[in-house]
Amino acid sequence: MRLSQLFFTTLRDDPSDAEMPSHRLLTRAGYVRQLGAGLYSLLPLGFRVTQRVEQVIREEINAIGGQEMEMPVNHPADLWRESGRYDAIGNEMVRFKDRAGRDMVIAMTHEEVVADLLRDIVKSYRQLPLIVYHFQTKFRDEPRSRGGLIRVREFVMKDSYSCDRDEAGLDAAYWAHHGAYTRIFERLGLDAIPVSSDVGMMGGSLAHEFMVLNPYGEDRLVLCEACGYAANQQVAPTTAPEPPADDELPVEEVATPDTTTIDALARFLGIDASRTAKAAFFVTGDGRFVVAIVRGDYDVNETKLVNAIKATGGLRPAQVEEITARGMQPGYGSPIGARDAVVVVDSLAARSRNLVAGANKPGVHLRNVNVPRDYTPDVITDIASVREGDPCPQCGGTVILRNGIEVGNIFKLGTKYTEALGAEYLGEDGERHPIVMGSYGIGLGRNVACVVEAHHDDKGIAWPAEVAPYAAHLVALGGNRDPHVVEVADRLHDAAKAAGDRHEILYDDRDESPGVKFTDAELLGMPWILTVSPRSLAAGGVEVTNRATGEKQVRAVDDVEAFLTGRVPTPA
RNA sequence: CGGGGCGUGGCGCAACGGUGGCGCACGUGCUUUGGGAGCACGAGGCUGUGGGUUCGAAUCCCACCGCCCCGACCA
Repeated sequence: MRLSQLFFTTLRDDPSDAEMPSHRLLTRAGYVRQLGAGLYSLLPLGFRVTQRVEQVIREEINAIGGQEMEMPVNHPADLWRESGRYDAIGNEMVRFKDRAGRDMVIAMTHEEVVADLLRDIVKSYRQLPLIVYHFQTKFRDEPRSRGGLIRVREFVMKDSYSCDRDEAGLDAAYWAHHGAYTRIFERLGLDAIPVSSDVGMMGGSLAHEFMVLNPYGEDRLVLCEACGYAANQQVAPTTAPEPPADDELPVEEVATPDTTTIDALARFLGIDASRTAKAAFFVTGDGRFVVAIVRGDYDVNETKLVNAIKATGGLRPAQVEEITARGMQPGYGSPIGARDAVVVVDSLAARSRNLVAGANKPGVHLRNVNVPRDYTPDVITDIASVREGDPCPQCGGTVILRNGIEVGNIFKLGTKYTEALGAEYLGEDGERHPIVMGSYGIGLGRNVACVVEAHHDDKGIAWPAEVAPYAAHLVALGGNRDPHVVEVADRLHDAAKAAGDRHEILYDDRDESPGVKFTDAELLGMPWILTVSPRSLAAGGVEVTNRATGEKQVRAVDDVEAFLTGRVPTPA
């Protein structure tokens, strides 16, 4: 591809609204352009990278038996009513009516369509197992997109679906995907860590997210360097040391003016935060009022809380009036004297003796509050978030917390969708059984951005060869003084092109100064930069630079051509 | 949806009550050609939209729209 013809432009200055390196560089180098919040155009270079990523995924999913297909973006709403998600999902799903007035949705994912196809097509156990997948546009009207391509509203996702006779089949398909994902991310040059994760609104029994560590990541990960334990903080169990088994002392009021936070309270009383009980107030999507109690040195983990009380529709923070209406006082709250509230107490807080808790009166706390002597929990379970430095739940070592970006996920769905839609098969036993499903996603654009996050320097991008949009970047200098330069450059460009799409190179044939050409080559990030000039020819051929390492050497034109056409693996 | 910030040629910025400028990019010509070259000439803007204050608004006020960041949310 001749650079003089390519639909792109590079920018000298960083776009003012880009913070992440991937966003900055992909925009500056002419790979993407933003259309609106969470909406990006892929320019030809960006599209080629995405196709490379797509091809890696395709090869690995095919290798575990996946069959590629394509399902629609727009669905009849009735299908989503059958699964119950039409009402369960909030306004991140776009709904509209078609010209006939039929309710429609823009798909966020495709479990319903797959289940609908299964009930139509699969009749017998002989037709299972199956893995089907597609690359398809999703639209999710995120309340807030961010980080360039990291969190967008419209994106292409590889979503695959395993369809099995039973739990054992699902287990095999699940771990087959786990292996395929491991190979995919390795080929993309990403250090992705599988972490156990919440199943969220997908439902199901087991889920992993593949995470790459990144300071801009939206997820908090609990990691143990000693044993390799890795989990999303949303689900990582807390394992604090057992609190002392002190005798229960009598409750007493203590005046604590202006201590509406745990910090202020602990400082005022001169005690450690672990000697206090923290109350948080929520309302569930199904209208229940919840008081959550954790020890003062921990935070409430909303995911665990949602799961503990099966809060359909999630949680929102309670308003002040909702709290006081139930006999509690924000800032000085506890379940003592609470009415019409579901009381959920963290197991560690429940085991800790003689905590300081709110008295539900402004400026007053209670010493020596104990569960269940002083109030009755509805649920006692783990609802606290693991902190950095806590013991590892697996080996007892010390965990660290890091931010991560989710580059892929795998879910055991079970029969949630097939039962709802009646997707059954006739078994060997002559009985009808629901088909057992799994669902597995990888977002393309986010992976492209993560590759840049992992492979760049202060000059620009340095693509791994597997995903580079072009195999090399040919810089021709002094062509107007020396026709031999043009002759050699043209020959290399044509030979690479003739060797096939994977071998094609970018050829900077523009009438630009050497500085501009080198700077752009480093910004664009092809794995090899080939310089042809009177000087390089005098030195014996073509200067070959490894973009990632900066190593340079001059190679004979024939050697370079052998590399570009795939006859030898590397130019060096 | 709450909090904060910002909307001025393609990009980055200035002008902060008195007829909108700079750098880069862009076009033409000449010179230049191994690290974002030089000179000359030139093109490009209802200052996001609407209202208000004022003799006069890019500038002050109000509303709306858009974008970014933090939080809420996140299959």
